[in-house]
Amino acid sequence: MSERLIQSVERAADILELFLVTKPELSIKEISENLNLSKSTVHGIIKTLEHRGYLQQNPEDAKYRPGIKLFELGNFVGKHLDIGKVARPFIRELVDELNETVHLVSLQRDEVIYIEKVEGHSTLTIYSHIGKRAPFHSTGVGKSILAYLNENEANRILSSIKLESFTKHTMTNIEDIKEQLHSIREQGYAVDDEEIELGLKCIAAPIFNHQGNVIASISCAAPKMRLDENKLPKVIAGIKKAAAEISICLGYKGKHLIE
Amino acid sequence: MSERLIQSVERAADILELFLVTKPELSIKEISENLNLSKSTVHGIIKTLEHRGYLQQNPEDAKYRPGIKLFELGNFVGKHLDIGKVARPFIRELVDELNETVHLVSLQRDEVIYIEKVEGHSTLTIYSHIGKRAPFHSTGVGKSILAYLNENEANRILSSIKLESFTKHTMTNIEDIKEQLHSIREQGYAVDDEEIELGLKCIAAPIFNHQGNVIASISCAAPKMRLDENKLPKVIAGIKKAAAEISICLGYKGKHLIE
DNA sequence: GAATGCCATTCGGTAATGCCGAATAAAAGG
DNA sequence: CCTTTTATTCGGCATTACCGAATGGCATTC
Repeated sequence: MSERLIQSVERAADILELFLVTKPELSIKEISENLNLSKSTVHGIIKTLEHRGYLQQNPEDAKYRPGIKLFELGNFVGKHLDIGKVARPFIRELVDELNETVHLVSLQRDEVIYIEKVEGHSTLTIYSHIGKRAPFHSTGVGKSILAYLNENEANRILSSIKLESFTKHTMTNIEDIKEQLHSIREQGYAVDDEEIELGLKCIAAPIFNHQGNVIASISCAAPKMRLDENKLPKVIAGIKKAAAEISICLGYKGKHLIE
Repeated sequence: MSERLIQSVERAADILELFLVTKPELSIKEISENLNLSKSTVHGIIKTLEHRGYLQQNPEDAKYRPGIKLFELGNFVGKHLDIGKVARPFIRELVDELNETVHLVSLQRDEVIYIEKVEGHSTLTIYSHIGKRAPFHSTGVGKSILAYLNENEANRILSSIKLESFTKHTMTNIEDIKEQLHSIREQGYAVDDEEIELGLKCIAAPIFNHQGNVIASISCAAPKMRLDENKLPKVIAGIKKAAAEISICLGYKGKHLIE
């Protein structure tokens, strides 16, 4: 593990990512204080990033914000995400069938990222998540992925994350979560029952690649009261079927398929 | 103009942007040859970018591709683009009314970038453009923006770009284009009549900010044959009206408004 | 299965470069 | 108009990132 990383490139990344966790607009002073760097160092990096379109300065208050080049690159990435291309038609079909919002997430470097969201016609517009991280322990997609990782991986991730509590239903005990992963594997789907937002219930199922590794997940998100004994079975069946079909499209030949 | 830019940050940007103009997956050798850098230099920067999620290595062939962190940042930018937030509802409404695809582009640092696209129900899905650059001389949005820039700016841009020919209808003579900009200003909208793609016709109108500067444009894109003497006037009126409404929302108080 | 070629990766020395602290300029606020 | 705040520039030094060469790993060929 040599890892000869380039300091100034890392610092540029630090600056860009600082916007994600603080505010969409920051001054040089704020950045240098947050990152413990001198103003002149930050200034040099920022001017380089600005010159290239990765940041832009607001002429009103001289503050900086992420720039259009990131938009360009981000959309390029989105367009070339294999999982997105494959899953899109299945998701569309599922939304038409269930008339509820369906999310697609992808497992990327120990993080679950929202890749796509298609809204059902009858839903309220939920705050859009695309590009954001989903917590592992409090979402259907997160749990369905955890459940199908190999146990070492899952344990490593579970012990590395903070089990933040979002509602009174969020599971924050690591042993409880591990136990639930068993039943997820038995059922073939995961449930989030108001664990991240009160009133919101999600049903999620894992997606596997050709090597049989879980790499993504889709979920149906709806107001809890709308998932009654009539609709819930349809949602579960629909999500499981779509996830299996997407997996097969990716070359999966394993046994977690719909019977 | 001192411009003390950080070399390694610029090189990192060079690498990321190389994917946009070549292929979605490149080897270290290809990158170092393209950028005239030693393999070890490229390797150092790439490993840093990979470590931060800006690139990811394909285990199959050891090549690299843009990573998920760019997706995250790009979506963050998209969400905070003021023009997008303001224009979205007007665009939705316009699509419902016309049932044709509507694009929103934004002028950013001498480039016209596709920000949003809403498809009409009856259209074929055109290849998606979000995040990409639109040529100034061969699109309705590009010409409508050029027409309302101040003349120095417009001339500077026109003489700096390559007037690439996409179809037999593409205008490649700079004087012809300048002349057309006059009539665009008189009419209040721009037309692209198969100038970038055969069979495709677009009607575009400019969007102004509170200072009266053109900063964006919306267009309706449809198969040429569908824009007949019946529909064309509706499209023109609709695009002009929506562009004016969006401008007003942005604080515009000027005279390019619909009567 | 040895040998060859190709390419990613590592290493070591060195010159350039990016970093910091201080000075300056510019802008905002009172 | 003066004060305060923050962006920007400058100069010198130590660090760092760059390069060329060597190594390692993988696959293809004979």
